[in-house]
Amino acid sequence: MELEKYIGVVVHRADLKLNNYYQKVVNPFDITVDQWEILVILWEKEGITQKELAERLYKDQTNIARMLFKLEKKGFVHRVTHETDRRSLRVYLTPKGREIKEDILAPSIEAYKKTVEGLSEEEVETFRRILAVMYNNVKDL
Amino acid sequence: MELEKYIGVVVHRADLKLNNYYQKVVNPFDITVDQWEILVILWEKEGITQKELAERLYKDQTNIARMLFKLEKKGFVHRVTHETDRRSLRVYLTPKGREIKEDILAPSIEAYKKTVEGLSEEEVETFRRILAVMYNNVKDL
DNA sequence: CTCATATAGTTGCTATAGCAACTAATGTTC
DNA sequence: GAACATTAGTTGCTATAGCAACTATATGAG
Repeated sequence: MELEKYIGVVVHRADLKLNNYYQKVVNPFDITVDQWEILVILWEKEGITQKELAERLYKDQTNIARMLFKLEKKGFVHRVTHETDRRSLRVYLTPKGREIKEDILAPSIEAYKKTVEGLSEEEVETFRRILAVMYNNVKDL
Repeated sequence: MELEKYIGVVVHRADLKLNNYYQKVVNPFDITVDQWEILVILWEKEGITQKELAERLYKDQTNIARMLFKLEKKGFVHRVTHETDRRSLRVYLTPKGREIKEDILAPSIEAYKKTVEGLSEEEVETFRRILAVMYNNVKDL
């Protein structure tokens, strides 16, 4: 069976290319795409714990911790021990972290538009639906 | 804008889950999914150079070299200096590398079927077409 | 032939992914 | 309340991705 027949192979290739493009979009802000994802969540709600962040982003807690460490080092976030559970850390934005929200929104939406250029809204919705089916097909295997 | 609206985010999540599942499928053969991709190409044609492999797989030559080093260490492939261009290395399968081809084919196809379960052939084709559009939209940006 | 340029591959660096093992704090059970 | 189990986070390990710098070989111009 030819390599490109395997749907996972083509999804992987597309994912890399997409990520590559998005990285260029957020490069001017001195963050990575995954760090941008964290910021998007924090712009919506601050003070959540690392565990909650990991669950919200469907990412490994280990990696969230490491990304937050880098974001903290670069001055975008700071972490505070939870008042009643000293095992937990609450994550907050710094002024610097809040500032870039508005600057990064336009390029982000622009990147989205360029990605789906030439596709109707129905096509994008169909794509999302099929992707979700495949995701659910394999998620517990 | 909500995080999941960004198509790249959901493609990335799906890619990780798919890869995760495929890794479990090839685990018994002591290879990674990306090493499996290399083997699929070699099962079809041996003796190609690392550069050709990288182009065929749309992967970085650097990483192809490192993956081949690991495949060589595990005894699946061996590399021979090109007869007329001593900069190049031709990649060949070892008997061990050829042997697993037949054993791995059934689980690979099974994995594909499980991924697209519940989807019609048309839906899968539509999905491929839309994914290709998005890929081409961003590939040169 | 010689010098400049291009090419194949390697090494080193930083990023995320995912797993196992570990620490410290919290909950639970008797 | 002491022993045990659970939980939040960290550290260490190995994998690919992608880029820059490097080596060695090959090629092209004069």
